[in-house]
Amino acid sequence: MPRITKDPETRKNEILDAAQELFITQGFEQTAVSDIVKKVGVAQGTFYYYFKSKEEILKAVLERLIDQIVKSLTSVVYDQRLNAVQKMQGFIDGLFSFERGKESMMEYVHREQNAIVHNRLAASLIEKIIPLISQIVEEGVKEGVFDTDHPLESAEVLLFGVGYIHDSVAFSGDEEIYRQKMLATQDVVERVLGAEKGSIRLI
Amino acid sequence: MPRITKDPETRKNEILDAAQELFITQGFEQTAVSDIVKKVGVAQGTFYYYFKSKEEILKAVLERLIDQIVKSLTSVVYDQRLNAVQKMQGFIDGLFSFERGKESMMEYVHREQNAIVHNRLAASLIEKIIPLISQIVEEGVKEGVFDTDHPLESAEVLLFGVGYIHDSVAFSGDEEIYRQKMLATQDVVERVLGAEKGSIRLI
Amino acid sequence: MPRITKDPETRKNEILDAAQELFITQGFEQTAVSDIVKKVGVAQGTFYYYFKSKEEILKAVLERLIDQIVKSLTSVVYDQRLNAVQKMQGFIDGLFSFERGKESMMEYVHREQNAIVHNRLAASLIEKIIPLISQIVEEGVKEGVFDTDHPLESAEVLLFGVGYIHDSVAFSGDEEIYRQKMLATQDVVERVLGAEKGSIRLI
Amino acid sequence: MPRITKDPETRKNEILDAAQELFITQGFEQTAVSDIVKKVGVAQGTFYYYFKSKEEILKAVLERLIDQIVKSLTSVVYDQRLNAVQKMQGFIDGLFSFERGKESMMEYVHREQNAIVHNRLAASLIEKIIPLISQIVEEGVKEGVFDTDHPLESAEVLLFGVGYIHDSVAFSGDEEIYRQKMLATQDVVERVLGAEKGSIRLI
DNA sequence: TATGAATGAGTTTTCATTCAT
DNA sequence: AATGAATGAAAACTCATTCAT
Repeated sequence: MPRITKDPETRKNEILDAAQELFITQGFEQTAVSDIVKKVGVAQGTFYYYFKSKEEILKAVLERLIDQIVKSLTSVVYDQRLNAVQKMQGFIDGLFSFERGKESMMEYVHREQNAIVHNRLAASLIEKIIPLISQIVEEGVKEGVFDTDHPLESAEVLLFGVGYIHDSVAFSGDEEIYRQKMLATQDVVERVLGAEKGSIRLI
Repeated sequence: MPRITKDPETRKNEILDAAQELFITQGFEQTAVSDIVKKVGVAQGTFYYYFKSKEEILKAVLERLIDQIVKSLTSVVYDQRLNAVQKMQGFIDGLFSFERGKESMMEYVHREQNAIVHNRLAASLIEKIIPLISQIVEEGVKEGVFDTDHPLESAEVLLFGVGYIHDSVAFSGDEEIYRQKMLATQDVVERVLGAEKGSIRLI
Repeated sequence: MPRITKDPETRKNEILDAAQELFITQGFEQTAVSDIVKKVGVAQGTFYYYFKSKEEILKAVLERLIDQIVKSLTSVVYDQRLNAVQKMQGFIDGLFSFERGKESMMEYVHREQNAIVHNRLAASLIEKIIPLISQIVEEGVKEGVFDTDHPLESAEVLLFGVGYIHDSVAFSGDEEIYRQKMLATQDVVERVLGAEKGSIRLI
Repeated sequence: MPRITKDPETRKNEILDAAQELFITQGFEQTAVSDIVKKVGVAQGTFYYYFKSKEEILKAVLERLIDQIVKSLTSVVYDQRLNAVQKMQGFIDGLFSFERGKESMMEYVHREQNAIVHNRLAASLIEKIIPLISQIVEEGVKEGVFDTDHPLESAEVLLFGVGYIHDSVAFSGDEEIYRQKMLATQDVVERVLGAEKGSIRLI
């Protein structure tokens, strides 16, 4: 095979991209290093030139993913032009639009949570997102559009509960069912946040 | 090694117990069949005398788990002496007391959800618990103690959202933090269900 | 399972029958002892009560098979009422009608022949049949209906060559093709034996 | 163990050679992949770097074998300088000199024939050789040196019948017996082909 | 930088055989 | 005579990782 030299950063990202896609679609254990290099079109050794181990590329993929999500969500949280309700909507939208990313995130969280080795990575993932949601909730409380004494727990329930509902319905393909679910979810979100009925629109 | 013969049912359960513990603590992929038999103290072949494959014992473990949980929870749902609020409390208690079982259940659900192969098992798992919760909610609505137009989605949010909160705090060991979390959770649950403030006690 | 006691000879034959059928349809290596006992409906241990090993039951099956075939063919060879042509016809018929038996015989011959371990069994198999054919040929020569200086080699060519043709066509299901092949074979047999054209009828 | 890197083609052939030798001497089932790699002196993984499975190397071995035999025999068939008698002699010589190859070929044919799964490989093997012989026979008929209405069946009888005789005697080590057998075989071949007595010499 | 042949420990699974009852 | 639970060696195969080029 011809030896194709590329800018190291570019090459590294190609590998990361391939790995991420495979980790998400097949799972980490089910993805062999050979799958990754085949997808990129490089030799087995090239992988190990860029990453010390398979474990390490998992970390790298996760970090990149968290960064993307957190960056995007953070921009919503600190957008001065939005009020809390709009932020919450934007946040949930962002979470959902990060579809594949989000799903994998949750996946990894659970996978690691399960391990005996207390996994710092997983924790950091949630630790970074929950506070962002929590902050929006607090803001909303100050603005008087939300009403709750437990912003943190509300955030947790929303992230996991709403996340699940979305997942369970996103792939069904039935547009009408999706609408209904989202409307029901709106109602639940409003209740959890103590927001006025009809104030939050997910659709 | 000396040959120790046991009642097949007993032996099978020993193996199931060992497998369940290992699957939960280490994960399914990380658990080798050799780990299981070592834990039980039998030969490799003995495993395959009782189970056709590693995949099959996973199914068996899951089924046993589901059965236990569903059985216990079903008894609550159909207990004539309880009203909907009491049932909901009992249900959540039951879910929480099934600590390890529940955690693993969620774990597997997510693991499978992730897989491209649409996993029947995972579906059946949730499919069995969500309706039970949903039914309690509907009952509560009829009794006038709950108020929601979306019993199903409420059930979903509660199962996953509240489940996560509990998980995240159950192992911390700090009793006070646990109390606080549970109180906050009570509030969230009441809101989702449209129940009167203070009507549900998780602690 | 209820314990069913039978006449040892009967039981042993049941096991032999099952083994023979499986060896023929699946091959020796591909047949597990557990397959055999399952087919008979007895316990694993019962097998080893009657046979020391899997190798031993192979020998037993072969011996029984050889006996059957040789006995049947021998009766043809020593039938005073038949001339050599009739015997040869009867012989080939017998060989063919022992379809499954014959096939397996050939199979085992080849399998063993292949092994480094000089296999007495295989040899004895052929050693018993070739002389019978050879004897018919010699008889025919004396009677003046066959004409060859090499009865032994004729026998060998017939056993293997004609055997193959028959095999190759017996399972095709096409009756017409089968007829044509048999007619062609008749011709070849006559030539090998130096018999008069049209004297041998395989059909 | 020191790591010895070789030209892939060379390595692959080393493995094929070892496998072929073992398959022929011990049989396919009796040969473990570990036997092959031990013989070559490489690691277990190296085997799987070159071949997807044990089944696949069997195919590769067979193909190589068929190719060798067919190529060599084909060159005889299309040699313009030879007449049909010479071709037939050359053909049988070639078949016999391919001793080990031929034996294994026959072996595999039978092994597969036995299997329930109708084996394409086995078929293709015979399918490639029978027509070559058949063609020589037809040529001989046209040339007037052979005389038969059944070239195909003659070819079949010769391939299997004569093949067997040769096998049975080739390893005996007794030169005189071998001579006698070959002379007898000559006679049989001439009869099957309807060739003039003494026209074919195998020795 | 990049290659890809080579490694070898580890995995799941099979199965002939044993043995206490 | 018969059972069937239990054994353990061996098989095929995987894959993260290494290393000479």
